[in-house]
Amino acid sequence: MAEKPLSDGLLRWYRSHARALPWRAPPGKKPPDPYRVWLSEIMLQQTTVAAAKPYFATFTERWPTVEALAATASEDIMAAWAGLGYYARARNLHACARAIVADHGGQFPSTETELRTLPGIGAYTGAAIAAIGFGEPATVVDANVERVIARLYAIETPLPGARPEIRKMAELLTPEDHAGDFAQAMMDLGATICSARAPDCTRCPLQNRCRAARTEDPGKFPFKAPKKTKPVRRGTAYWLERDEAVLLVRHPERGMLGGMRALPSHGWREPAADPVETPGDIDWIRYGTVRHVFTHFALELDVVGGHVLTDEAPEGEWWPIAMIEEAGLPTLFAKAVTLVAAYRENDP
DNA sequence: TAACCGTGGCG
DNA sequence: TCGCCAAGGTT
Repeated sequence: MAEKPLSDGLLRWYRSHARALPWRAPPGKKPPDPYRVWLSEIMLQQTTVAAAKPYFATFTERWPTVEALAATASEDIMAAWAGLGYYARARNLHACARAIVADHGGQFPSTETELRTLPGIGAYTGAAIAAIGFGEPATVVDANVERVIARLYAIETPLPGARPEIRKMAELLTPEDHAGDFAQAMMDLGATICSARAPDCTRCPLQNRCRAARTEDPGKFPFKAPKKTKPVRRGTAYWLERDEAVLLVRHPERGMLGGMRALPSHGWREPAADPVETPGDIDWIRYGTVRHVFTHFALELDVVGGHVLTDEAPEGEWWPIAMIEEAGLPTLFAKAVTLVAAYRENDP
């Protein structure tokens, strides 16, 4: 006798256990606004729900439509994205919004294939928007789905090598109807029950169909290739002030943190081994060191400060220190600002 | 293909 | 304290 589709039980579980999220329609309901689906999916790339939520609220308040977003200056979008990380997402967000308006009449395309031609939309996001925003039977595979499927079938091939095998199983499991709810159900299951560190199989609606659940340690799936250790880099950031309480801020277009405002700095973008000397013609204050971990290296950034007397503007803009919060600095430099503020609090 | 690209939370 | 991890995409 044929077994019932696994999706039946999962969808039933989802109808009573779906997380209520600002960008989401309740199970079984009409898909939400594709603009909101798209915006949420971009924000959620490699990002937790908790981190994305306040940004989603801010963006939808300031820019309720894709037309509004497309008409906005890039600088404003980048500043609003500050702190969320992976800043290429914000650059692509703007490019995608403009492409939707310029080439698609302001409407998101509904198919995975068309969506994937847009900036910032890859295999996962294209499928997610098609399924969740348009009800298309697209197969959505993210890290949650990978984990759930690796456990369902006790796949011992380590990631990323197991991806083709996992995708095949995901395609077989995806139902023709309610593919959007199915995808969100898989992700909710992965986020709340079949979690990475501590799966709670006793609460799982798929427990009786799961091979890993019958093993001693279901949490050991999926297997993963060993990670490389992160090198530590060192550099210096400069708090350069003029008498009018303004601070020199730069705006590099390329490289790390490209498109974001930044404090003048050097040394850390290259894998330099030695501490960097600071120029000797200014009476420097040493504020301390900021530590920050990026995706592929850790950073120790010495923060030094000095007064600039010249009227000549070095490369960059003079930003009022009282308004530094509005500069949209990425977290690395926001930490440096905090360090300087704390130093002055204690030693004014 | 593998390197590059942020950040915050959790065990 | 520290490594792992998260609704990945681009080059």
